[in-house]
Amino acid sequence: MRSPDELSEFLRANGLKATPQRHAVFEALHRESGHPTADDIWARVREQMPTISLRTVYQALHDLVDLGEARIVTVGAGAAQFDRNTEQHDHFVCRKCEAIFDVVSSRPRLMSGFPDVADVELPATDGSGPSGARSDVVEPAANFQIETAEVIFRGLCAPCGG
Amino acid sequence: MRSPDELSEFLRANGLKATPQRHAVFEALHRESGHPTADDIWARVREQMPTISLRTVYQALHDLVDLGEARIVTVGAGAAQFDRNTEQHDHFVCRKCEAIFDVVSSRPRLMSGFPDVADVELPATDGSGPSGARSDVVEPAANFQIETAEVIFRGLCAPCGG
DNA sequence: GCAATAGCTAACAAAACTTGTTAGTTGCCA
DNA sequence: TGGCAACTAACAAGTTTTGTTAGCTATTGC
Ligand SMILES: [Mn+2]
Ligand SMILES: [Mn+2]
Ligand SMILES: [Zn+2]
Ligand SMILES: [Zn+2]
Repeated sequence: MRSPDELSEFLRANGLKATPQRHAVFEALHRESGHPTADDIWARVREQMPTISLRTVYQALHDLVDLGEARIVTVGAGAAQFDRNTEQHDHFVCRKCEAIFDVVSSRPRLMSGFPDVADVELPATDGSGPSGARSDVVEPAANFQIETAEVIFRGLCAPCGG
Repeated sequence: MRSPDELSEFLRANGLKATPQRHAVFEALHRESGHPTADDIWARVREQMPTISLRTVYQALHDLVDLGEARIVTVGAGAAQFDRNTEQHDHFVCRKCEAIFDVVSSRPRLMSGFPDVADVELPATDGSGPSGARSDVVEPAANFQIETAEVIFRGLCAPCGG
């Protein structure tokens, strides 16, 4: 987590102005627990800055994503959820309350060497290009370059009686 | 993959009528390669059944999902993508062409015993309920019931120069 | 076969989320 | 202090998905 001063510097270093709005969105993202939506952030920021527009919140959030200071997590339909945690980590999604929890330590336990996987089996592409990717013909494909990997666990969270 | 006759029986056994539309959607889902959207299926079905409505396609697809004959994969924003493969498997998403590939065999290789994970570390919930789930306090939480798990690999696919 | 009714189509409406746009104002910073 | 990035307001609009209604079709249990 970057400090406000560091953020100003960082923004300027990337050709962006260090505006109070960007600071407010950044801080809201870090104060907010879990994986807030743009709307959540908007509500939080408006407590201190009532005039900020939702448009600006979206813009600032995407700026942060572009700068690598936030991520977007996608675990289903609905509004995009932002994640201040840019470290490699996994998620648990409750099927009842739909809350998202960070899952730590599953990576080293379950998948040693992950994601430096060299020989994962991937489907052949039958020469018809990306859109023709088939899932019935399978053979080792070393020329698939895996850059990231994330595990999504689903089930019942503790508060919901898991 | 269920045969047409089996599908008719299966639909009736679940209190649904075996209509030509449901058959057409089912067959289009199996003819279509990869992970088509409702719109993709609609286009495919209309080749043989020009009058079918998109509304009916959505309904039929959701019927199939409810019956366990299809899944919805979520790997990002945009339209939902349907998956005829209801076996447990993972996905590779190309960051360039955004194609989705099935990944097989990664499970047994990378994660033995998966997903029967008993002791994954999950965040504590600090007593504030689901919405107050925090991601900074972490402790073992055996009372999170993991039911499914999926790995999403991202990177460059072979056709895109991976 | 027949009748009951689930399901289909058409035709919109609308919700939900996100982005585009424009014009006028503010304020960051070189 | 001036230039211009950025903000706000106010909409419009695109996308995806679901809701709704009315009338017609066709499946299925009998
Ligand atoms: Mn997270
Ligand atoms: Mn799949
Ligand atoms: Zn829950
Ligand atoms: Zn690709």
